[in-house]
Amino acid sequence: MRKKPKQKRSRQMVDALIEATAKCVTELGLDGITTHHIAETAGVSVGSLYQYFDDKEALVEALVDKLANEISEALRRLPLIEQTMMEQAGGAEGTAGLKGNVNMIIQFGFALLNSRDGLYLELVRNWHSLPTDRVMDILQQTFMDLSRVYFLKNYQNTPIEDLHVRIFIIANSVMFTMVRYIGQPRMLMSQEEITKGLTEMVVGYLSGPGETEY
Amino acid sequence: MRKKPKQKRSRQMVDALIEATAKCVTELGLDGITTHHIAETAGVSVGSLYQYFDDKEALVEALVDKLANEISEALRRLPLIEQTMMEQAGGAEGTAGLKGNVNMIIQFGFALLNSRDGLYLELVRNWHSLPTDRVMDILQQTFMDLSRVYFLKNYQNTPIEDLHVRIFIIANSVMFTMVRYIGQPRMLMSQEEITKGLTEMVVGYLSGPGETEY
DNA sequence: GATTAATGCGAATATTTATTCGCGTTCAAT
DNA sequence: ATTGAACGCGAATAAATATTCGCATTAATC
Repeated sequence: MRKKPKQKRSRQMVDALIEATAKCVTELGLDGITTHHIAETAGVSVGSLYQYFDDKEALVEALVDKLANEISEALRRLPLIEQTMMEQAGGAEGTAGLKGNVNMIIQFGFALLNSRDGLYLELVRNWHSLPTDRVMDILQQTFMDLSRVYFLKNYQNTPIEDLHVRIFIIANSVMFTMVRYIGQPRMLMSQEEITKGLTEMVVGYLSGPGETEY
Repeated sequence: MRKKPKQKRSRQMVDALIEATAKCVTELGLDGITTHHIAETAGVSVGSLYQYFDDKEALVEALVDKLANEISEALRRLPLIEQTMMEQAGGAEGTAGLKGNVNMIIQFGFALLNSRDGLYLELVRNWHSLPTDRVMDILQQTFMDLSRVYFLKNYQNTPIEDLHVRIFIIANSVMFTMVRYIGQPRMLMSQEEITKGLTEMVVGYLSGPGETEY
């Protein structure tokens, strides 16, 4: 950021600019935004924009950062349970609680991607030209922690060695399958089917053998 | 295409332009290509370019089309086996052949994404601004046919009802996990680990119960 | 209320880039 | 060889857009 806003009105303007960026991204696509559009939408002039942001990219970065924080918080608010259903329902396999958690996270993901007029959708689509690392780190770290706690509390047959690999695969599989599904116009499958399928795949993969021999 | 090339030299030029497009995409990224760059790389003038292509987009479309055909052919050449190992090795589960096939396809995918200086990688990254449907259809159709034949020959416990959903999920999961892995600079995981993990996940999902009750 | 720093403005600038068009060249058919 | 069609050229055009800078306005400080 070129200069720091010291007065209230400038701080408001910075906020307005970031929100305007969000609006422009949903309306014009990430490639379609222009500094003039953003400034106009925010109700300020282009010149003012450059007083607090080095360039267009910096604006988008600020937006991504803001959204990353929001997602991080929302994830923490998810009522995930840290134990299997075994103890309370006596299921044969200790995966009932796991399945519930996975399902909940996937539905959370769908809700997110469908919210804000497709803002998240557009940003994930363009992940390769954005500072995605931070966001993916947040997601993967969240899932890592959750999985670790989960598998510790319910000591599985074997503690999974390659958990980070599994989390990487799962996080990307789920996220991009959802994005591809939503972005696909022809509705040959329902969102419920996809959710169910993803859940089954993920739970199966996470419950699988810790070390597969080839 | 604005005009059809009727003489040999113009047909050669069209080819050269498409190849030049490929080269520019790898060198400058899909967003970085310009008509001038492409023309220069192809050794022709910008004017000539517009005699056979309506615009820049048409050039990229032609490239994608060409690559789609190449992939389609290469896929057909893959030595996939259409039966389990049961009959010959007497395995407990009839998934040994399946695992081999899945593994082969995933390695094929990695080879593809690593080939041509990342051309495919760049194109998949930008799938949202490309005519991706045709390519994805080819992939999914191939997998559909393969799976159907496979599961028919080795009549599983239940014929899988929601096969198209599973194929959709698997195709996108595998493809984008690979792309994300390759595009990620920090090498915390080996390509073998990813391949192994993806294979395990896919085989597990495909071998799972046909209808999961909730 | 005077002074200074912070803020805000937007026309002007500079650059990039897609696309066109008139003219010269090459090819193919007779 | 002649003629017409196909081809190829690239300077010129037009439009979009990121970024700057000198000046006007507002807030904070004394």
